[in-house]
Amino acid sequence: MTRYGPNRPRRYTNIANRRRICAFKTHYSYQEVITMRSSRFLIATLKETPSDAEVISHQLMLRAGMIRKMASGLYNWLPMGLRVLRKVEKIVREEMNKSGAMEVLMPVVQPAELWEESGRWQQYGPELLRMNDRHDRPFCLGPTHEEVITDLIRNEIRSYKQLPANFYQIQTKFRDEIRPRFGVMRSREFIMKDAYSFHTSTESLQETYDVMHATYCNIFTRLGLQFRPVLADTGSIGGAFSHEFHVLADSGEDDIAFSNASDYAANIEKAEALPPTAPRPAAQHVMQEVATPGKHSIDEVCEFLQVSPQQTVKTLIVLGAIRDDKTQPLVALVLRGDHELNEIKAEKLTGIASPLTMAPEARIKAELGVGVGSIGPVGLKIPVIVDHSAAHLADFVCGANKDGFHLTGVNWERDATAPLVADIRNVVTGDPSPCGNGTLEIKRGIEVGHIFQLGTKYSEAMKAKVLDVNGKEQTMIMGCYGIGVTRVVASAIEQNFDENGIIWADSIAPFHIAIVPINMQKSPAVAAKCEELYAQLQELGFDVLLMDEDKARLGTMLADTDLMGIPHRIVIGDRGLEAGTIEYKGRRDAEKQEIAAADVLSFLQTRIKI
RNA sequence: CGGAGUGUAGCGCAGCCCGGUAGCGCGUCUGUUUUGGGAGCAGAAUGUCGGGGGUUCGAAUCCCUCCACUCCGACCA
Repeated sequence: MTRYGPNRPRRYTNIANRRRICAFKTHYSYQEVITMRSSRFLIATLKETPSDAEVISHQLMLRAGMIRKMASGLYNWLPMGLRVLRKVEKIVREEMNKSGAMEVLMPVVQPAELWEESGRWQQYGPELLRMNDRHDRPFCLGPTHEEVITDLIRNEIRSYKQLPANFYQIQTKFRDEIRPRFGVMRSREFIMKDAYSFHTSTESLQETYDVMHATYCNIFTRLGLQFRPVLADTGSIGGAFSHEFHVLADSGEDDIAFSNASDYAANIEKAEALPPTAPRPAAQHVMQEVATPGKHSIDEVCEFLQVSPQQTVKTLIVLGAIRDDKTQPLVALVLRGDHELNEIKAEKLTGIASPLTMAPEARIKAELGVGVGSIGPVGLKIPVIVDHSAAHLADFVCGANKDGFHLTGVNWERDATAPLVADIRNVVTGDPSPCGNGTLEIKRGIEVGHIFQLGTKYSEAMKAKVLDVNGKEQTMIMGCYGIGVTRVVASAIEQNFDENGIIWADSIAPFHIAIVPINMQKSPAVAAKCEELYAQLQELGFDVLLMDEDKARLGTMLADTDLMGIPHRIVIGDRGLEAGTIEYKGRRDAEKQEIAAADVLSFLQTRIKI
């Protein structure tokens, strides 16, 4: 029978290894002797890339033996991966504690009642995984914890004197994503640090928000990430401010607009497109109808008429807001041909249905008498909203509202009315920055953090109140602050890898140092030096991986330590020992270097920033 | 949700069209030689060919069905 726990008998399958341990390490604890040896630690590296991994972080996490897939969007974390995950958590925890937040732990499974109270049981779609317990009572797997924390705090905090207060947890969340992908980057189960603050004034909320902003900057800096806080859309919740923290990487799923002359950065959903400042050019041409048989898309029409997309407009038909009589009118949105509609901006306009919905083609045909591809603003009988840059055009091309025909030389006012002009497009590279300085550039980002001011959405719905100075009840004001811990691990890889594998920052590396022996089995001198350094470096507080497998070959060990991203590597062989040197190579270094054996410890101490 | 595709050894794949008792590379295990950048040789283990049903003397292969996974789309004027 197997016993578990610290006294569990250990079977040594590797006799040579056992002999070495006995010979060199008898006075160290079992833990120290065993755990950080490649002969005892699960090094689950793969030479070939599993076929279903698309992005680099996913491929490398599988190949480095960090994670394994269980099911779609569900992953096992192997020892190597978990060491990284725990280090990320540790940094997050330390910085959150430093900020004055208090750690709590809330359940993964949450009662439906709370979600009904906040109204989200109905609102939340199929992303919320719902289930019933044995008494047939409804529950869900928590995708987030606003309801639970609000419930907890309304019962615990009664007085303004206890506020402000900020509570956080590092906990597993579940969101039943439509399409999990990119490994732990977009998985269904993931670990998140979420924090919720409670206040009696918006000033106090703003204070904590600012503290969290600074805390997040500290966290991502310590994690060794290149990141940017960016202004974000506050979503349906509203509220004054919202910042997302993005790690910049080509594989990111969000577009971020940056000013090239200031630190302005905003999610493209949010980035404002400023109206052109110059006056609109004067009309020079008369409006003409031209046949454009079979030409529907902007590209086709431009090619056919030999004009640039900037000189055309496209007309999108969307559903308007539902009117009192329950009907939903059509609304036309007019954009310059080379621009894209920004749905977030459009659905915020009055008279537009939210969420934004494209009109079904059948309705367009029936009500406008024309198919998509030939629609234009001239003579349209439905409300028209024109983007600033489309409104700024003169002598442009558009659909003629007649199948197979377009109009050229069209001008606003003279030929078509533009009663409503608004910002409804995505910004593009080169647009003036909304901050007033410089022009915009667009880069891809991975959202790893989000802070925002919730206000009273949950506290009001769930009656979370305290007594104020005057003894009157006041609804608490809330903020919430999230970091995708598992996603941070993946995004660190997206930003730091080369053709040989991962490159960890010292702060989150699974091991700081790999000791790679050459011919340890045959050379007592090499074995002795490795064991000595292994013990000394551990003593100094480093996490050291000793590559002590019997049959391991040098090439394999070096390839593995590179793949796993261990930032510092020392190679010990007879040749070097005779010369009194030890080979060192930083994972990012182009060349290895020989260090005097006597200086190795101090060299590594100055070199490694834990 | 719509469309496409894939399920064969731990991983990467072939075999399927044209039915006849399942193979390659890597990995794993044993032995041996080797050892300064993913070793050589000799041997070995490992598969309900995604599940179920059908056709057939015989099914990885043909048919039906279910399941899982992956990709693409949800901007078209």
